[in-house]
Amino acid sequence: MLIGKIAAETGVHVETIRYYERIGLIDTPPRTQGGFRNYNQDHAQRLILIRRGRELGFSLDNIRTLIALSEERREDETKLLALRHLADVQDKIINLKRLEQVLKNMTGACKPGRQSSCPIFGALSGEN
Amino acid sequence: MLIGKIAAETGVHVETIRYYERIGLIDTPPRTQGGFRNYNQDHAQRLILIRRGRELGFSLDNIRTLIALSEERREDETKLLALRHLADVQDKIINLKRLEQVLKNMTGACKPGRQSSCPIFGALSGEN
DNA sequence: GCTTGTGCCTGTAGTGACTACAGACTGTAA
DNA sequence: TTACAGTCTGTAGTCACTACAGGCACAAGC
Repeated sequence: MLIGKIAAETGVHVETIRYYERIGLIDTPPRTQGGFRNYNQDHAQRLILIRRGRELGFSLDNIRTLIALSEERREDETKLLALRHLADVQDKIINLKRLEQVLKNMTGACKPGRQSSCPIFGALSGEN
Repeated sequence: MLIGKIAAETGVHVETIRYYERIGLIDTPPRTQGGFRNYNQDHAQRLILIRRGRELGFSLDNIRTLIALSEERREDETKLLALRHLADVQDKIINLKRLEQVLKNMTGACKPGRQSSCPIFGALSGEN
């Protein structure tokens, strides 16, 4: 199948598929007589794996590792990688929540038109 | 003061300060006879503003806008921008929490060594 | 056979917010 | 005078794409 078809089938954009090929994340497929990339179901499976990995927030580098691990069915290392990623995600959540609170306080105290001045300016320019 | 000093004073890296100058986020400072950038306290204030903005997750483009707004003390628009940013942050938190749950389920069910196979492989390769 | 249209090709450059050099110069202290 | 730290410019790399430009392949309709 041609690149447009596999793109539709896997939900990975045409340009992105070519990009994945360029960085060696997927095998170079054979070509048709006219020089078009000719994919099969294995390629589609691989692309779906990559897409799912991305949806789970793994980097392409981690996905590369996950592919290698899954081919050898090395569950312990796979789990470790996933746990590390989970920890990263939890870290991000904590930081964003902290941020959310600061932004809430700032915007909540900013009442344009009133005499009290908006604390956003202060917060940005370095007041305590 | 030279770039190293203002970097230490504001907590913004030397390379980053030069980058901000290049993209027009801060004014080009005067130079010493030897050609070194020569900053004053106003530059430091501006850099601190930018750093705080970054810590609050604003893009440099938004910070550029915030600077303009704060110079004209336009509180309503400033607040609007901050509120939009807050909404973005809250959106990210929701998505990351969803992700966290998926990763927790996956890693929790993966017990290497046991007979049951690790669901991470399945989740990635597209099983339902 | 010819045109039209869609899809594909390669190669390059742009995104955001830096970071990391190389190779040359300035300034200061021993 | 020599060593060393700090600064300069300019360029390229990071991540994961995305967006072209300019040209070729292929099928349908006339």
